[in-house]
Amino acid sequence: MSDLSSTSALDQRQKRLEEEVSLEILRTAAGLEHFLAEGLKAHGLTMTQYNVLRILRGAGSSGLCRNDVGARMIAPVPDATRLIDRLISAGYAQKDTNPDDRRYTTTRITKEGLNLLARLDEPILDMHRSQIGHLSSDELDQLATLLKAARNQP
Amino acid sequence: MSDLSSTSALDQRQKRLEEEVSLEILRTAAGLEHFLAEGLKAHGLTMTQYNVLRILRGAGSSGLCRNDVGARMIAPVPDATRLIDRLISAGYAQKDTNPDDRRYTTTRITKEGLNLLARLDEPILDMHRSQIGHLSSDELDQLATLLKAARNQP
DNA sequence: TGACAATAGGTGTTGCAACACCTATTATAG
DNA sequence: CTATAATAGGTGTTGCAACACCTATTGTCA
Repeated sequence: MSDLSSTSALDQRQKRLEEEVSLEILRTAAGLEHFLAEGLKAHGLTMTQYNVLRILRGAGSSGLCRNDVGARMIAPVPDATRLIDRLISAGYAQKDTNPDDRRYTTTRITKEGLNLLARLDEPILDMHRSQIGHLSSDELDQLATLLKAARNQP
Repeated sequence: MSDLSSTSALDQRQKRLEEEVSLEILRTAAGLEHFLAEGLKAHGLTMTQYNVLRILRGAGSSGLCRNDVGARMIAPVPDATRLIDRLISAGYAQKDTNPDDRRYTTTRITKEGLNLLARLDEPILDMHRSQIGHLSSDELDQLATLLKAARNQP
């Protein structure tokens, strides 16, 4: 029986390393998320809501249809409808049915939403800094590169 | 006004790098989590439940009290009670009140739970491999080191 | 044109997680 | 020994997310 079909000791070691790195990624992200969520809570926003607002701000005045919002999220969100509805209730977004194709509903960020994001920009940067600001520029660069490579599966 | 009180261009650039890395971490973790959750769902487990079972297996026959389980999780879980109760309902764990101090409830993994984990061990390793197995050993080592450094705040 | 596929959005239900609060048991101080 | 603090666990409620399914609108092809 060759090592192609069995699981060699070397391969086992490699697998454990892969698992360890996966767990490191999950742990680090969990810490970040917890910390950021805590900071956003003071402004009545969840991480998901904040990300949607960032996406809407990025989309500008032309807005986005709901599924496009879901597709651009960090984690694809199946239920963009009610997620956005909550932002609308809070006054941070608005929706309009597209008159050319009435299936589409364009969602835009409101002035209030923009104001809120503007107030949050610096605090958010400070939060990131407080979490990973002790890493050097080189380390940050390496980390970004490696993580991009990790997500870029062949 | 000195650069100590204002925000210099260089510092702004550094802050954006920090934010980018944070987002990379969150994105990568979200992808991993989504993929792992998908695989675990076939066995009726959530990521959180799987992690609890791993922790209980690691604790061995002496078991752990509920708050200790919560403390060892990737993300601290405030509601360990009902989380563990679900595992007990599924037959993967059991709880016993400690006779010496009746405030404590020791939770242990059952034979069924161990069997389930044993069945999952290889598939889980394969899942990790399919996600980040294209990275070299060196890259994995660097990633693990950098992530540990990231979480190790001064 | 008229049936039907395709696409975007909405809704009903369920389960889990977070928060706050409550109960039970033990330790401690007077 | 009793009152009180401290600790572990449990519970009630709320909100969000996931899944499946449904509706409305448009495109396509006989």
